[in-house]
This record gives sequence, C-alpha cells and structure tokens, in this order.
Amino acid sequence: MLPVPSDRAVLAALGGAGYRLTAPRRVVARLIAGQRGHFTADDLVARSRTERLGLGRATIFRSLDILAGLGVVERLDLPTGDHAFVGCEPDHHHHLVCSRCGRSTDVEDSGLADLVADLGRRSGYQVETHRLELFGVCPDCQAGRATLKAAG
Amino acid sequence: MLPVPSDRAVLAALGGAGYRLTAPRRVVARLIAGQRGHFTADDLVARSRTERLGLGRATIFRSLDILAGLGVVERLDLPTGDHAFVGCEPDHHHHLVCSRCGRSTDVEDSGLADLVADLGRRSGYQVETHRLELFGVCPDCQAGRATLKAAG
DNA sequence: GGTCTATTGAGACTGAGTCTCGATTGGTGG
DNA sequence: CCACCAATCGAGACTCAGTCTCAATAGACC
Repeated sequence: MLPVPSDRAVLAALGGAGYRLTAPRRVVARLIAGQRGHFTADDLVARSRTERLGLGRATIFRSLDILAGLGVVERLDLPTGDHAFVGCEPDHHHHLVCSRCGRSTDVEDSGLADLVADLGRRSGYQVETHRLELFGVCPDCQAGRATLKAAG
Repeated sequence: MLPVPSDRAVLAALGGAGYRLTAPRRVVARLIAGQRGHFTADDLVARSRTERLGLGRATIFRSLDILAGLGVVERLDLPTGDHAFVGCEPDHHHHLVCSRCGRSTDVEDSGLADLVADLGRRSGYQVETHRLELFGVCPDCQAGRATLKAAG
C-alpha cells in the first residue's frame, strides 16, 4: 500500500495532460518512483548529481511543480519547516507521515469533511481549503524493522 | 475575539520564561500586538525599517523563534508555501485563516482529537503531532467590509 | 525528414533565514 | 545609585532554496 506512483503512472499523468514526455521528465519520473518516503526537491537534485543523470536544477523544480499541479505528488510542510513532496494518488486526501523513516500513508477524508464543514458553520468562515498533516511513527518503525529513508 | 496577544502578554510570557525584557523585544512585542492577521518575519522587518525602529534582522528572527517556542505566536504554512506567524493563545489548537484579509481565528480541537486518534488506530501509526490548517473567507470579507491586512 | 514550439540547462539572481563577533545593556547584588 | 557579567544586540557576511533568462535542443506531428 505504498503511495508511490510508478514511473509509468507519472508519465501517463504528464502525457494525459498534454505535456511532452521528454528524456529529463522520464528521469524525474524514475527518481520519484524510487522514493519510499517523502523527499525534497534537493534530494532529487542530489541524486541527479551523484548518479550523473544530468538533470538541471531548474528542470527538477519545474517538473515537481507540474506534477504537484497534476496531483501526482503533493507538497508537504514538515514540522521542521522544510518543504517536501510525497508521491500519491491524485484525489483529495491527507498524509500520515512517519517521522522516523519518512514513509507516508494516504488517509481518506472520513470524518474530516464533516468536521471542517462544522467549523466553517460555527465560525462563519467560508472555508475554501484545508490541510491536515499527521506525524508519527509507522508500524514498521515501531517494530524496530526500521526501513531507512534512502531509496533504491 | 481577535487572537492577537497584547504587547504586555507577550512581554509577560518572555519574562515568565526567564528572558530579558530588552528594548528590542519590547518593540517586537508592540509590532506583534499591532498585527491584525498573519504576518511574516519580513513584514516585521519592513515595518521596523519604515518606522525607523532600528531592529536588526537577526533580532526579529530570534525573537519570533523564542515566541514560537513559548506558544505566543504560531508558525503557519500558507497555501502559497510562505511561512507566516499568527499571535495566539498558548494552548494546542488550530487556525482558520482568512485568505483575503489574513486575519486568523483560533479553533479548538472539538472532534479532531477523536478523529486523529481513530486514524492512528486504523493505520497502526503512533501519531505524535498533527496540524490542521483551514483557509477561507472570514465573515467580514464576505460582507464586503474588507478589513485590510495592514495593521495600525 | 522537416518544422514549430515546448522544454532544457547553465548560471545569474533573489530573498529567507542563519551565523559570527565585537559592542551593548538588562538585571541583580552591593 | 553603581558596577558587573552574561544575555542580547546589530551589522553584515553567508548559505541555501527556489526563480528567471535565454540561447540551444528535441518532442510531436505532419
């Protein structure tokens, strides 16, 4: 149940939206598919450098921008203040992020929608968007089966 | 019901925690107390400059750091990705932020704690912290009584 | 294969936030 | 009221994420 999209899924999303399937974008897709948990733009830049993939800094940021727009990855604000991304399914949901290994799990809205509607009603605000982020320790890490953040 | 702490409250929090009540910190307290909605560190830097308050950049960042630690202000991640702060009461709660005027309202946990506990139970995660941010249009702005973000 | 336009990469640039370090000052004891 | 000393300050250098520009490149479609 890893929320990591395959590189094919990433490319399909790009193609479906009318973006060109360029060589650099294929590489980015592969990098994202290789991420187990959340990752920063700079993680990808670093991998691109160490693995001599030849991706430009700007290209990585641009690609992530597009993919975030398509909902293939989602922006995440870590408690540290860092900006990160996670690969995910493109519908509205929230993230439960492991503070140890970085792996994240999608969480469906369940009762939250009601709660948000209720808060809106009581406050008089016309709520447009909301964001719920949960941070904790995943079952594997609790069990000591610590899966490292580093990906293949 | 503005969640803006008075400058006295800010100073009391500092003093109570053993921090010195220096002249620059009094100025920062006054600036924060004068903010109606959320504000960035740079907003304060800018006001300090235009009003010739003589605050150093580092001092403002340091003060905000301390105050965030004390719970007098809270860090906020705007949907734009910017980092901002809001003055607030120092207990656990969440923010409902007006996307038009920037004013924010504290929201108590109500049903959220249960929801979070439930999500934790179902996912197997041991949830440590969570963050809920709501963005929408406040009653005043809906009514056209647009209160500008700029403060006194 | 040729064309046309989206895309790319290098690198300059911006702006937030941090760090250093000598100068200053609040708070306390005398 | 004054002196003392650690906490704090400000200036400015620095770092690092993210953006922008622009000439060169390369998908997609014919």
